[in-house]
Amino acid sequence: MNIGEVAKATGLPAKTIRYYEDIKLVRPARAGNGYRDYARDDVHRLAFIQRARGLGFTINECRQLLSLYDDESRSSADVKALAVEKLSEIDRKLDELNSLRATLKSLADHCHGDDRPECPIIEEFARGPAS
Amino acid sequence: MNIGEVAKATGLPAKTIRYYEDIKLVRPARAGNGYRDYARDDVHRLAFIQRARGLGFTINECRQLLSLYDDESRSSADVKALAVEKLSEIDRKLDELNSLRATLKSLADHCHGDDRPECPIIEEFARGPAS
DNA sequence: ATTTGACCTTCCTGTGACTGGAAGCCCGAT
DNA sequence: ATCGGGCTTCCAGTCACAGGAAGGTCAAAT
Repeated sequence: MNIGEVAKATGLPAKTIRYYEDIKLVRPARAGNGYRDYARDDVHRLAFIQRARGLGFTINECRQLLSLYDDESRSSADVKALAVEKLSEIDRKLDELNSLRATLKSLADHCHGDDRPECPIIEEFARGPAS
Repeated sequence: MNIGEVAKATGLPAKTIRYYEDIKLVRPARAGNGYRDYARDDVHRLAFIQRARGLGFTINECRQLLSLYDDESRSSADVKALAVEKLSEIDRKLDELNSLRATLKSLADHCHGDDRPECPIIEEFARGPAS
């Protein structure tokens, strides 16, 4: 399978697939003409990575996940631990984003949004946090 | 004011403050000994940037905000537009994170998390999205 | 007067996860 | 034969810094 087909099959850009080879997440064979030649296993691996990345795992976490995946004697506890950690990370981000949203919303709500130069948003930035 | 004091006053690392000078967000004077010498105005600018960054504005958006801030004849509508755009961006991120959280949570909940090698998380990754 | 130690300077490199582009093979069809 | 598309490598850029080396400066303690 050529890289273009793999790109279509996985939804990953070819550039990204080459990058994943660069950092040794995948090791495709080479055809006689120098083209990368992906086996079914490579494609699975790439699809695996794509889904894990989409769930917010970093490349290094994907690497861990893959080694766990490769390891027949892994325990599901290892994998779960990673997922649980990711979950609390996501919760932290959610909190941050929510409070950020609230601040920004109240700022925007109090801004009349016309041609006058007075603007509570700018003033807030200039003045400092809720004093 | 030396960079260290500014760092303390604004909460920004000195490295970051120098970086902001590099990309021309601030232009502090220099003392005779070559040290950066920050005026009150520079410190305000930096604090401004810090708060805007903390609210999720990118450096370039900060630049826009600053030019708006510098511009006596700005309209508050310009600033509000930026804030409103940021808001919907945040909402998009919140949605993404929430659905990501849900997926990961259900995966983790279905994982018994013991020593057995079977693991629904790994299987999900290997199999592909909800089939 | 010297020596510490903290602070400051510049410059270079690295991060994460790609993305874009240039220069140049390769392959199938016309 | 040549054309378009796909493939290759390599280099550079992105964003917003962070880390560290090599060296100048300053205030205080010895």
